[in-house]
Amino acid sequence: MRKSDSSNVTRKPRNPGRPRSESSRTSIFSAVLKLLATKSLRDISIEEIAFEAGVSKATVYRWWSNKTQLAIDAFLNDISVKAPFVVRGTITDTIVSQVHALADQYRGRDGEILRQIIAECQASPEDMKIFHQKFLFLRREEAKRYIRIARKDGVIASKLDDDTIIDMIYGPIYYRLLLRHARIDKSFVKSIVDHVFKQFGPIAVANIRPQS
Amino acid sequence: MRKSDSSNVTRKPRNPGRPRSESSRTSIFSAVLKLLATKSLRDISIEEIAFEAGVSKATVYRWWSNKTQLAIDAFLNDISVKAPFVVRGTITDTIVSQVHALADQYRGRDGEILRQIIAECQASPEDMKIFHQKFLFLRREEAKRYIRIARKDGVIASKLDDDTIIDMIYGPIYYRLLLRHARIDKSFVKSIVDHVFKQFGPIAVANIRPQS
Amino acid sequence: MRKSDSSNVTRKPRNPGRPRSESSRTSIFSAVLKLLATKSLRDISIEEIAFEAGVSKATVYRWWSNKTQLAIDAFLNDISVKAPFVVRGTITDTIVSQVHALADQYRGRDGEILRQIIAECQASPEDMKIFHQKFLFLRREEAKRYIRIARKDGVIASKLDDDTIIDMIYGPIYYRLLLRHARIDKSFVKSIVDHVFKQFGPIAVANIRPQS
Amino acid sequence: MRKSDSSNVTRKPRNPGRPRSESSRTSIFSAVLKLLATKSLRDISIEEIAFEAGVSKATVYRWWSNKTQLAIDAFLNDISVKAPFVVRGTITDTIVSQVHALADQYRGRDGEILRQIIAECQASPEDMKIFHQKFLFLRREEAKRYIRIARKDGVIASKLDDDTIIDMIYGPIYYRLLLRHARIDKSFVKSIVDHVFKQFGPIAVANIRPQS
DNA sequence: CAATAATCGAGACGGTACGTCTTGTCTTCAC
DNA sequence: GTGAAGACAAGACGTACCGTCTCGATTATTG
Repeated sequence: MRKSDSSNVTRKPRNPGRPRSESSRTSIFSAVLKLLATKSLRDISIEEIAFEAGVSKATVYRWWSNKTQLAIDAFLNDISVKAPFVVRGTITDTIVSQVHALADQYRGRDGEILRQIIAECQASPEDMKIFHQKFLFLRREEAKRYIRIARKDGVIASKLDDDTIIDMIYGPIYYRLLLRHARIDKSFVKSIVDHVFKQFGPIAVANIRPQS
Repeated sequence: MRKSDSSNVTRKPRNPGRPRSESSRTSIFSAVLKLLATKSLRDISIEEIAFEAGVSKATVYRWWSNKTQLAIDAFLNDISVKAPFVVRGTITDTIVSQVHALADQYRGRDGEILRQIIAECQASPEDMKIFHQKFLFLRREEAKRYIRIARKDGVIASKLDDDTIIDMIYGPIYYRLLLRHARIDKSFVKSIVDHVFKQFGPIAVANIRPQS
Repeated sequence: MRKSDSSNVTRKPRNPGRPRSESSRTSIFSAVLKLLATKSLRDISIEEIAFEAGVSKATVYRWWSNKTQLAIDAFLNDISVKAPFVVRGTITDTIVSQVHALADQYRGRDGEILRQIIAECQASPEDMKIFHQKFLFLRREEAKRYIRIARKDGVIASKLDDDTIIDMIYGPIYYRLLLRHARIDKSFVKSIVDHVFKQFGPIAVANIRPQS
Repeated sequence: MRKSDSSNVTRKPRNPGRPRSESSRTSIFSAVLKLLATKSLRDISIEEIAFEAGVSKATVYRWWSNKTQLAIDAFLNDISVKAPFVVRGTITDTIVSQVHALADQYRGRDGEILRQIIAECQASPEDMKIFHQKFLFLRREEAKRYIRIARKDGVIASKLDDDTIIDMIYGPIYYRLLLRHARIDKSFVKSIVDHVFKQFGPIAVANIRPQS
């Protein structure tokens, strides 16, 4: 067998040298999440993460430029969308159930981590931008797709732009997540979504769950 | 009135020892605000504040247990309510104009500072509690008074509790303040308050129908 | 009556104003000595002394310019010469018994304090000078008087100057006091004084204790 | 010999990680000695040493637990025995010339440094112990070797133990070094050693008589 | 007896240094 | 080339004392 054969068609052009350790990557993520269970992101040091992960500090720095970006990746790697839009029943049902699922998620550990990440991003526009790109905008884009479906279905007759509608729904939830003045309980979430959907056009009010 | 009387009445119970320097207090506040104009609260060190204020580090630590609590006091000392509830026109007018004034304020320097303070509070429940007591709850209580007036006037017929109504109004604004995905512009604020007030109360409900 | 009369011979010219508190003075001395029983002079702060004495820091600073000078005064106020030259037996007896008494004293608490004071004086020529004037030179002068008597009595025939003879006797004791490589026990002191007095002239050797 | 063999034999067990910087070590020593030329060890701060050496404070603390131990090492690194025992002439000549060389050394900068180190050691038994081990005991052991030779040669017939003899010789010198009441001049040193050596041994004793 | 004056306590103040901690980089050897 | 180990420069942390100061209260002498 010749050399050219061994590097077959589908093989991507493998870099020379020792390949990146996958176990390092995952143990770093585990370490971050484990430490986040005990203290704030701000109070966690990279040294601590490296020690907890059994990895050298340089390895952490080679792959992430700071603690916030590492936390974002660890968070994304872990959650894999616990609050998806599930198409079942009316479009209103789909959206409402997603908002409730999101609230459930944010009441727990994931809300805590998200709170920490958003806090850290306040000190760095660059990190905030990365948070937008890797998390917030993707979620909002997905939400917008369903908002547009709702418009098409006549459930939303309002001329408000998608961003404003999304902020009306999720804004109060994030407000409570970050200000912590009250719990994000089910009745609160129900009040928010009821209020938003009742408002948007008479059809919406009339047809809120006509199919069921 | 005899001397003994007046001394009883007017004498304030002066503490022993050198009195606290008022000029230190104000120059520390000025220093914090000046530095907050150039960088995040997180990136400001107490050493820097002390130097900028021409004060020793110990003096800062004597009066504030950490940077966040100092920032809260500096902020409160400075703002003295730029977005008051002004009673003019209907109760709806009063509330709506306050929300707009608040949004105006948060678009500028005060929003930036508030963002920084809220971020820092995420790392410390104790600091968050102080923020609640010194700022958030006072503002919310004031808002509740006007919400109650609106209820009495029949403008709000909804059975939603005061906290939820407040979060519907201010939540989206704080959401944009903290997540920074979009500006808190006038049209956004108008959309929010219109939406909230159209919904509540019989008149609002009645007025929706004509569109259909 | 003239002024000179009114301020009579024994009356000292009393200053106006509140007189210095004698109780403060003594309680400061007590505090210093008490603290010196637990830690080194270097590790004692003036704040601690003031607190322990129930006195304000300013009172300490008003009367002593630094900790070392205060310690010197506290030490002198306390010891009142525990190792005097007692004239009994021959002049050699007098000197030898004083050296032994001094060694006894230095083995204990007083040696510890003296060690601390001498150490602190190494950092300040001014303090060292005060130590010389208030302690060392007075003691050495007294010793010299007895050395001179010994010379006159023919016990010391050597032409060595008084200072050198004193340093031969006390040097090894202070050496052990300060370097702490060995105890200043009785046999060591005996060896030193025997050695010194045997040396000085045949009379000395012959008459070391002829009277007894 | 094969490669694997040579690597076994000559390989020193190299520690992992970045090796200690030799240039930091020497520049720290230089900084200490330079600063000691201008002020007392007590008045030198570790911050100052680090700055002068162009090194971070943490690097100093990594290798020395305090200023005193650092000063001891800097001193030892620098002096490399300026007052050795040189075997020439009689054993008495050897010892006497060493004592004079030591006095010469102590009259200058080295005496000043030693004074500072001994002073600092008074506040810390641990530091004093290190001073004993790294400096004092080594020097005294060496001196004892020559004392023993002197005994064997009959120059010292006295039954006094080695430590006492050493303290008789060096004690007065250290006494003047530390109390600073008089200079350690050549005539003083000569008086001390003459006195000690005249005393010991039968010849010395015999030679005293003629004077009478 | 009032005025004057020094002392006292309490404790705030501007400073300085402490010894620790974390950051992000660098240097070495091992794989 | 990647990784572990760990030294390094930089610099902030929060604490502890320094020596000074600013108060009001106290305690003496002087007028």
